[in-house]
Amino acid sequence: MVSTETFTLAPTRPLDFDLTCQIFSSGDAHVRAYVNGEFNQVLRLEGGLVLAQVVSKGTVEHPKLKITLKSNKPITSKTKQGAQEALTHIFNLSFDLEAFYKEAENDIAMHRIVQQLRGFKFPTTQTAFEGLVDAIVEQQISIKVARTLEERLALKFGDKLELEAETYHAFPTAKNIYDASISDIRGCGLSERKAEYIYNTARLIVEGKLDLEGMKNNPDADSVIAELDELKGIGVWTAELTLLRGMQRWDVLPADDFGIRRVISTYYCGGRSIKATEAREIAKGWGTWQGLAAFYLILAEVKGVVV
DNA sequence: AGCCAGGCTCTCG
DNA sequence: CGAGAGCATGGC
Repeated sequence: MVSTETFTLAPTRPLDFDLTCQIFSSGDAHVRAYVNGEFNQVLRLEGGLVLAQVVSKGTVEHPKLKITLKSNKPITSKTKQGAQEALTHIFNLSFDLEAFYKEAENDIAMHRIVQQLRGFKFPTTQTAFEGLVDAIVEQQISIKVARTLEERLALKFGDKLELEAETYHAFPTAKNIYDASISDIRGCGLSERKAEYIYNTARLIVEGKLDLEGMKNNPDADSVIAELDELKGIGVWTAELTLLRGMQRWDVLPADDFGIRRVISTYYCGGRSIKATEAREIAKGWGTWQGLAAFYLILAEVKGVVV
């Protein structure tokens, strides 16, 4: 028996939901996907697992999202509220882009780009742990390969939600990983090293020695980065990506990132190869939204935006 | 077919 | 210290 609950969210404007969901467009439908304007993902809430389906019913300037929750248990008002909070977090719905856009007015290239990508919000992972695991998986290999591996982790270790003859998978919790083994992770196609890093991080969390979620509340990004950098397998790049995507810290710029340096150069330095210090210098013009701005550049390149 | 992708650690000189 | 090897997979 499937119980269903439907409601509407009114995000802070502007929001281009379609642009925001681009990165999920080739995702596995049983993990997380954006197909025909509909976003699907299992949420882990206090009341258990719930499938959330999100469709845009508004416009960029008057955004409105229609949410459908499905579960094989009754959906309580508490579950509904939890889903609302989770989706607000994932899509940064209460974040106001206008302050960033105002800052961008001082930067000719960025100003042109934000005008053409108006309403784009880079999605956040539901948990900081997911953000960290993703970042470790993405070390060195291409995004495409990384996505495949991440989906395999979810399919193999994530808790299942059986609905209407389909099986959906939540992203694994630290406990899910801890209950598995390094060789199980290795079996998803990750290197022995990365499997170790992920397993050991999960173990620290389960043992209460690492409070990733708590780090979200630390206003000092640099100290969080330094703390994560201490962990084996996690360098500055991995830490920065974790903050940016897993902790809603859009001020963080992964200046060592090859792709980010390349795209900064494309729009600011005529394509010649630049160093991290140079990238940081250019990024100063983006205020406290340096990481978000970098994602705008990446999307701009994909979309072929010319400045 | 090989090279390389949103790195990191370990080893060696 | 700095440089270099090795790692996993899949797309080009």
